[in-house]
Amino acid sequence: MGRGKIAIRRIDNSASRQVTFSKRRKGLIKKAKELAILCDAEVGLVIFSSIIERYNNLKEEHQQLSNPSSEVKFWQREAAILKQQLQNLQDNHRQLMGEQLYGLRVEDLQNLENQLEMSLKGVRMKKERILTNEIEELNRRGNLIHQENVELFKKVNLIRKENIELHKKVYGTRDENGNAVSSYVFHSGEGSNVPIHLQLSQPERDKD
Amino acid sequence: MGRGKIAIRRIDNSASRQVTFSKRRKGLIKKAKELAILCDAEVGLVIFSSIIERYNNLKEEHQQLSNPSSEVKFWQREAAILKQQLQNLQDNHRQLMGEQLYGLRVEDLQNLENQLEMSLKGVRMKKERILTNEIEELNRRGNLIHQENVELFKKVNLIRKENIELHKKVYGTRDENGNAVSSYVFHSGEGSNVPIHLQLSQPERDKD
DNA sequence: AACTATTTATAAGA
DNA sequence: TTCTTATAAATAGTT
Repeated sequence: MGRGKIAIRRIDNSASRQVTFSKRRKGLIKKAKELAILCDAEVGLVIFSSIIERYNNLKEEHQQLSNPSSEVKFWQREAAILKQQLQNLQDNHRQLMGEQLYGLRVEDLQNLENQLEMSLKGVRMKKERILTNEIEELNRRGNLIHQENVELFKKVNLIRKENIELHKKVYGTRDENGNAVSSYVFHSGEGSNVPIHLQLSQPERDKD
Repeated sequence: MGRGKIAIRRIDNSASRQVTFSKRRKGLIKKAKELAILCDAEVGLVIFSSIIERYNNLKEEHQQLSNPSSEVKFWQREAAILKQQLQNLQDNHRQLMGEQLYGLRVEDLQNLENQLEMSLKGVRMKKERILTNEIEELNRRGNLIHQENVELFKKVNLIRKENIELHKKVYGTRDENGNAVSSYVFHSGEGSNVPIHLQLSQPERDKD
């Protein structure tokens, strides 16, 4: 519906994607409200435009300027927009959950509660998956460093042993202060090939 | 957009409200999907049609039949529909929260988590408000019964006192077994006009 | 569930 | 961003 027909696929041009987003969001909100009023239904609508998208837009637009204060301004504006969106979402949810549920009983509310808890679990899982990945990456690096350390320890001990043998030949089994000399000074890591595991408590993974 | 223009207000006729609901819901979902694809945005849509509404429709349609098995069938169908809606909602949420959030970082996910927690709080508050109301009603009734009891106790004590006075006149200050007789037997409730308060722990009420 | 006369949404341009 | 307008799409009433 417009001057021409368009195919429903991601609009490549960033600017017109933004324009279309604004127009269609407005339309969608209007239709959602109409449906709610006309049919006495409860309609919740959540629309996110990508933060990254808007940030990239700004960078594209201002890449020649590269003014450091413009970046600050971007984030300030972004924070304000997010705050507003959060407010809208909260209002939305409050309306959906708090005010328009006159007909529902404790039982129905319990269902909603369970549902929201599941969503929350989903978000937490996603978050924990990211954290777990980061931790695994750290583990990988940690293990590499650990392997390096093991090799270094071996070398150090080898040199120590050689020194002790040398010492014995010169002084016997006691050093110059009369103390007993033990041959393995560094034990940590040596002998055990089990990699260290820098892992936080595992996230719950529920089946559903 | 149709044969005639309509005003955006609740459609009185139940049947055409139902038809319009179906048509417009379909349209809204289509537009939401288009927006999501065209503008690479995340769009979540939740549409509830009222359970009560559909139940009343059934009752209106079948009021002459009043077949008890049709009511059973209604609730069975209702359960199936609810199950489906729940599934849709979960899919919706899973898509919104789990799959389409590639670009978001732990920080953004934390925001979503906070948001969902607030929604959850809202639902719980609503639930607890209902429970609180029920408890208050019970309190009201309890207080009435308590008042009745207080009055009854007074009467019983009055009669006791009279009996004791009578007893003294006949036997002195000791009863027939030689025990001391005290004049106020029932103390509970007497004298204190503070109503009893059968209240569960108060729900949290956060400011936001 | 289809049909179609209209209204409404919106793509492109200014 | 906002307005304009030609045109596509949605849908109200009808069959």
